[in-house]
Amino acid sequence: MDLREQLRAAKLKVTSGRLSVLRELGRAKGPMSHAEVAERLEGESLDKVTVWRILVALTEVGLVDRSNGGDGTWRFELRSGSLGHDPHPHFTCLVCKTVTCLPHDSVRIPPRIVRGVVDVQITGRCEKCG
Amino acid sequence: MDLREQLRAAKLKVTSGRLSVLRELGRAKGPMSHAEVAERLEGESLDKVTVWRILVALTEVGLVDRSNGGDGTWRFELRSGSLGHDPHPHFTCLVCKTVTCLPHDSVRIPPRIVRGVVDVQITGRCEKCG
DNA sequence: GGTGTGCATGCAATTGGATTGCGTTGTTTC
DNA sequence: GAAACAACGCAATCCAATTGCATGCACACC
Ligand SMILES: [Mn+2]
Ligand SMILES: [Mn+2]
Ligand SMILES: [Zn+2]
Ligand SMILES: [Zn+2]
Repeated sequence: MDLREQLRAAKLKVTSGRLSVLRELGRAKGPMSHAEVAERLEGESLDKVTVWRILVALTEVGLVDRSNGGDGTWRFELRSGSLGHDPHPHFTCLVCKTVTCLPHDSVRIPPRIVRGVVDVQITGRCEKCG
Repeated sequence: MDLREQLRAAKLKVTSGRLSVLRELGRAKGPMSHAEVAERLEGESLDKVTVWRILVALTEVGLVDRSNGGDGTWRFELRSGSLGHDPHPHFTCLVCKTVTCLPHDSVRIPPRIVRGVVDVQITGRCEKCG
């Protein structure tokens, strides 16, 4: 299923802006902040606010995952589909600000304690900044 | 060790503002946002910005833990000492915004993957909001 | 118990990410 | 093609977090 079909399946209109954002997220190896996405799309005469609204809209229909790193900014990444990943934990280094995707089963949470987990976010220092 | 001694041991001057903030955090059952702390201290003619700087100062010397809930605001709670707790994971319900402290060992992270963990933050839906 | 030094505070102003309002543009449906 | 309505551009706003600076207070030293 290509990007246009995914948008149509989500009942979102197919626009050049949405396709650009989806393509950009597809290239990323980890979650991107709104600022990062907007910066890479500077050449496309796409307003920053529009990029934000696109990211929110894609999140609401489930095409994108939004997570909150320890630094207080939202980060977005493609979900499911050919290019995307399924939800998984993230690790943010407080020193170098690097965000790392962790394997889905790298964090174990006893189901008795928490139900309906949406996001797992770990902060600390990476090996380089140890 | 009472609050004054803890401040002195941390090489911070003992002020009425810092004592108030520490006392307020001691009463809390979970991490409090800056806004919550400031609101409860309204009667004490203590400036909001000062409350913020106190929270940051206490965090820097290790008397307080600062964590970032899934909603993008910082939350603070007493660390160690008689009234405080040791660092532990937190669960934030995205619907009712409730923050729950989890037992220290409720989340297991294989040490090979991540070093120097500072904070573990889980977001989702609590049992009530299931 | 006074006094000086430097940290702490109050207040005003600023930052920066997130959010909204509204008129215009563009996509989809018929 | 035209009508209906979602998406967009642009300006403005919100609010937690942050900073600057003049004043006030804690505490070490006398
Ligand atoms: Mn990821
Ligand atoms: Mn806690
Ligand atoms: Zn690092
Ligand atoms: Zn809830």
